[in-house]
Amino acid sequence: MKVTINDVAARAGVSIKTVSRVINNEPSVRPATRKKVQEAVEALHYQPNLAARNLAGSRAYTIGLIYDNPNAYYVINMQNGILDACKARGYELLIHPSNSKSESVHQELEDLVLHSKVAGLVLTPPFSETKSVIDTLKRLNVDYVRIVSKTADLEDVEDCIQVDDTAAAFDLTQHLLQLGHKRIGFLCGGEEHVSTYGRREGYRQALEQAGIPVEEDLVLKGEYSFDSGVQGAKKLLSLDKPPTAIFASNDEMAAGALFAARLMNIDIPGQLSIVGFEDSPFSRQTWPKLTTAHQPNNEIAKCAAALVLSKARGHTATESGSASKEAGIKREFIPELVVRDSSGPAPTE
Amino acid sequence: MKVTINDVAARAGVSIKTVSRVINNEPSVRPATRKKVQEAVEALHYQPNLAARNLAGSRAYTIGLIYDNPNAYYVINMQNGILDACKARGYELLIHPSNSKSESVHQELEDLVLHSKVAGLVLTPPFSETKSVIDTLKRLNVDYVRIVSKTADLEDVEDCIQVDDTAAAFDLTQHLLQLGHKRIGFLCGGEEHVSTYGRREGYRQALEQAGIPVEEDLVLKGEYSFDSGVQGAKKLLSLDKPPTAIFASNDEMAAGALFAARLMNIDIPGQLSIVGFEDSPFSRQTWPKLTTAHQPNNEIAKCAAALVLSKARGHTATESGSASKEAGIKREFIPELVVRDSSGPAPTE
DNA sequence: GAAAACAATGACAACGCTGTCATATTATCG
DNA sequence: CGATAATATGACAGCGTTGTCATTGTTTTC
Repeated sequence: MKVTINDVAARAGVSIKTVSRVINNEPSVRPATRKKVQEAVEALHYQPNLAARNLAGSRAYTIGLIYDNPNAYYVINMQNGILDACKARGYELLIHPSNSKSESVHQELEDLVLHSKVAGLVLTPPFSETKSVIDTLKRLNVDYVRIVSKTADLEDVEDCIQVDDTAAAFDLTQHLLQLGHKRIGFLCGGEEHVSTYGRREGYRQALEQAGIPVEEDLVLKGEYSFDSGVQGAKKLLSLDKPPTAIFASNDEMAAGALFAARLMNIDIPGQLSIVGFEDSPFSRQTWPKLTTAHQPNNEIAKCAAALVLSKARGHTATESGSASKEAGIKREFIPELVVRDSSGPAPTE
Repeated sequence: MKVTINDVAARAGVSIKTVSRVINNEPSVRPATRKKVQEAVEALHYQPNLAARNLAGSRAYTIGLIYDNPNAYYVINMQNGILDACKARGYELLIHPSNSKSESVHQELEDLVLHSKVAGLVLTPPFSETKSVIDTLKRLNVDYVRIVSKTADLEDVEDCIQVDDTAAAFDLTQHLLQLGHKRIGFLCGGEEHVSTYGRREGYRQALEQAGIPVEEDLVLKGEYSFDSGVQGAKKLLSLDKPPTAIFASNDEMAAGALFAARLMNIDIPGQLSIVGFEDSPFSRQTWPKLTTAHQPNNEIAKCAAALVLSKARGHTATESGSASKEAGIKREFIPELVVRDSSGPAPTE
């Protein structure tokens, strides 16, 4: 029922150490021997026991995902992406939702790393952008990859998968400008997210390029939630001179803005255009469907996981396939404009 | 840095076996000794190493969650609920998304159980309701708890957490009837889900009680997705004599129905009432907000996990706190009617 | 108060693998 | 062809726990 390395060794007529070499892709095994072992593995459906590997080896076979994100779609996409990368390499995923506002994160991280040996961690915003968290991780000497918003003053770029929020926000804003909008409201995300600033910056740059000054009244603080979108839009639309378009910093906020517009009997996109950011599934489930920027979270997560693993493996240079395993791992993503039905020509006054 | 059972033993002046006894709550340790050990554990921040426990012990310290559900909110809630239960008891969660339509599930399950020792599995629909999957699990002799839709002919009730879809659907339908609706369309979920039948049955019973015959034209096949909701609603609303209310089998379908109604310029709830099922976050993010039945997935998952763990522990009767650990674990849930804005009085003809 | 019963503790061998190091085999070279 | 250098393989000791079983206290019992 339960087949161990001994069974394989016996069947292949070699020592367990040789079997170990084969399954770990270590050098110094003659092709013929390797083949014998591989056949035995196949025949017996052998799968190395994870607990034993973790215990015995210096490497670990689990990667952890740290997140604090109320957006279920985001989280699921991250998980699936990582899982994809893990499965291909025989690793497992340990998920760890946490609260970025609580001070306990550091203790939790320490426990996680010490208690259940992890090969590495994937961090999502806002953890990935919190210095104290990164410091803790450095102190614990654990590998990690941060999924972060691209900014100029980023340290340790090699630990990061970057998302260029600024460029995407620029495109989105330009799209609105091209539709003839001159007054474009902007709903900011939470201040603990660097993406908030990146997206606003893209908005600013596009306006600047078009020679339109940023009106501070049109830029509202908020957070990445539906309710925040509702509140923000209400406020913008109650202005004496309301904007003809609203850039909501994510899809959830955009859905909220849509909701507020409906409340106020405003036609979308006839009287008001709304754009979101992320292209989460429900940007297709609103009425009308949202114009947004597609952020390939699944793919991003996959790359992050691949990067963590290549780092983790880097240490134990026992690999045969030497050097740069990192080749082919995309390190920067620019969300792409997706035009749907929530944006249209600016109304003629 | 990394503190092991040896460190604790040394500090407490006992053997490692005694420490093991204390941390596992085994009997036969004098209170004074127990206290000494506990103090040492505290002082050193000792946390037993999971890999070692898994390897050495007969029990496992990981619980697996098997799901195949496109609904991100559902999955996240399940995960969080299980994680809650796990954390309290020092277990870990291994998530395993799978494809219920593929034949590979059985092999995957086998690998999962054999490869990474699990204490037990939590199954969600449709796996929890698929006989062949259950058979495989029985054969593998692994503990599991199934989250299922309550039905009369359910075997092995003690393995289940039941959700009474019929009762909730009955309430929802009755709500519509009380608003004066006589022609109520029904959009079915996927046929692989038992809940689909339960919900339809509740709908039927309510109509029957009200003395209204079920019109087969008003009951449409579908699946638990937004698009299916759109299609179904379009069809119903194109009928010669369209219904005045639509019961969508879940919130996503209801959102789809809402979308279709908007497309056809139908006022909700003025001309048409729509109700959903589940009370997922986005039932609050549609316009108008959905009347639905609240299904406490987080709580359900928590109970499922608690049940798995109590089962797993049952085997190793080493526990001090004897017998029925299962006390206090809720085994049946009836989603509760939540009236919001998508349902209103039937239009006068 | 000695025998019997029981409770508390510890020594030591697993668990299934990887790491280290010694050994056996094969290739290389003068 | 013999010596030397690689290369391939295996023996064996951990990794940090738990499980088994033997040993040492501590009660109870008559």
